[in-house]
Amino acid sequence: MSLVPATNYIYTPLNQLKGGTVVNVYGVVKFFKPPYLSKGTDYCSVVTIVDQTNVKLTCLLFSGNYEALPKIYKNGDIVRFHRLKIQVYKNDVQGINSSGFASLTFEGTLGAPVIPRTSSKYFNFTAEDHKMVEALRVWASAHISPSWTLLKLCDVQPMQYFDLTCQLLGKAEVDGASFLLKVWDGTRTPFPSWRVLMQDLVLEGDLSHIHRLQNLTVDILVYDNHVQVAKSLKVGSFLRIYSLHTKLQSVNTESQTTLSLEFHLHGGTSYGRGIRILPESDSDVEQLKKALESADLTAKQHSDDICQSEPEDSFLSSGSVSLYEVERCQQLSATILTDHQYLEKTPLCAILKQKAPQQYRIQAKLRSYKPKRLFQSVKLHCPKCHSLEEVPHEGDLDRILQDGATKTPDTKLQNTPLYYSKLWTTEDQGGRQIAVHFVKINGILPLSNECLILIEGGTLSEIYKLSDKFHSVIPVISGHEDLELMDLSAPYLIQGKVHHYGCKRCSSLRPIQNLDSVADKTSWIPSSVAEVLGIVPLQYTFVMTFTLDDGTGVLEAYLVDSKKFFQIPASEILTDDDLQKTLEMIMDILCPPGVKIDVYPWLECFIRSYNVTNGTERQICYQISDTTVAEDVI
DNA sequence: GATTAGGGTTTG
Repeated sequence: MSLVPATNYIYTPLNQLKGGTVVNVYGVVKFFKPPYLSKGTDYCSVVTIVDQTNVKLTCLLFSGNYEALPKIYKNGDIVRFHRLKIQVYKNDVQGINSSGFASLTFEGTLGAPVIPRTSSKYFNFTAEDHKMVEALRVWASAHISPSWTLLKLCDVQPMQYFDLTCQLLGKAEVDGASFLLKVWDGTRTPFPSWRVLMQDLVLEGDLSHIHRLQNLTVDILVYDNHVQVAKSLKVGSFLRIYSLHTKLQSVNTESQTTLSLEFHLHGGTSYGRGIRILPESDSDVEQLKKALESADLTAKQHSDDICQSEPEDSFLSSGSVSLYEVERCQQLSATILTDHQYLEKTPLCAILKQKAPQQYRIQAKLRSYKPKRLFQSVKLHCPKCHSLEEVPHEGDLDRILQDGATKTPDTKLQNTPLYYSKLWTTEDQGGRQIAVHFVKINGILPLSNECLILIEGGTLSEIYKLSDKFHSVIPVISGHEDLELMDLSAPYLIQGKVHHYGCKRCSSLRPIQNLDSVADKTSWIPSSVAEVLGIVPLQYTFVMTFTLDDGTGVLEAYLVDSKKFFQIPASEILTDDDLQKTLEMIMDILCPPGVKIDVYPWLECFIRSYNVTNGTERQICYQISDTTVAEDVI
């Protein structure tokens, strides 16, 4: 119950803020730095909020009193700020606490009880506030994607930043710049935690309890500014550690590869790095306690026999681990398998040691890829002889067509039962002759949008104009007895902007008159046209090299894909700006520029290994297949 | 009473 006279607070929507005013606002927390000691005299907390107007506001909150800063525990919490000053910084508005600043914080979960967290003794809280919180919860549930940064230890991957809710079991000062925290959350990491060398270190905490819990505990090193905070923490307390970094350590011995996970809380406060004590009443802490109770029991059940064989010194070596335990890591993946889901995941370090041919399911990040320029990644692939050819550039194509067009159209070959012919003579180009043969359907000329034309002597730009109007265009020349296809350096069929090419090595050309045997003469399916003309069609294919990294090893794999992986037809991408933008967007998601690999998404891929002999050198190559970019990425 | 920081990962 409020003990102050009811004040009618007015809350300003975040899209209506003006510099130089003092306002009251509500918002959903999008980002925050838990309170930390600034370089001045105060604690500082930076909080970015958003409301139903979808406008964000970053607030700088200072106070000499830690407790006076908002009690934000995770993104998605809802805050109410009173007497927030709005000022302009770098052409944008920002909030800063002004005299009399006060805050309330609420859980953001739909349906959770609406209980304000605050250090204020007296505060106004009405039915209207209740409604504001619930409205923001509803809005956030529909408009803000849930954050994936809160992870259990069992779901942690190597090379990752995440927030950990845990209980502090032990602590020890390492040196001035780093401090060790031993924590647990009741689950087991996919790789055993590293063990920070403990000789000469004084550990505060129940050592026998820590030993008993074995691999349920992890070692975290915190650095620089976090050391002071860590020192002050009480063993047994419940913590949330923000933006904790994992790193996989791989040690190769003769018999096996031993992997362990390092946990670092780096110095600084970027990305909200920090530690916060959670109250026992917090719903996440209540859940954690339950997990600890049940985990404690299972750990004790088989700890006695293990404990006796364990060295009793304070240095606990990390145990060896089944490489297949990578499988236990589960996270949303930017690519998914279209087949072979039964396969277990294999770490790259294991694949790199094995002979080919094999097939694997892997989970890795795309460290880099080649080529960077899109047009360089599209090639023509022959499914029969597997040769790869470059797609002719426009300039080359123009020359190829001109070279082929030196023959004068032979009038004897015009106007046959298959086609109706028309001849043009240019006036200003030395009397160059162009013959267009309109292919009939059942002896009748079809509409232009269904009509296949054969063209002799046309330039590339003329062909472009005609292919815009007619269904299909085939460049031809006059042969001895019949019209003939040009050299297969030129496309055998042009439809719209797509040029269809045939394999020079595998095709054996047949007479043009065979076009009469194409069953469907209104859609002129390229494969049908190719078949009757004796052409083995080349497929437009993305050919890229992916450098994959899963923290255990780095592997180069080829991607040879015509449509399945990107779900973009390689045949159309060279002439379609929108498709090019889509592909660039996908690549920027798979391999984001300008950020560290830790925040790259994981890719799940199916890869095959195979042997390649090059002269005397034998090499194992890897190729990605049966994999596609996940729907939410596209 | 001003300052702090002004989100955008360490290199242990």
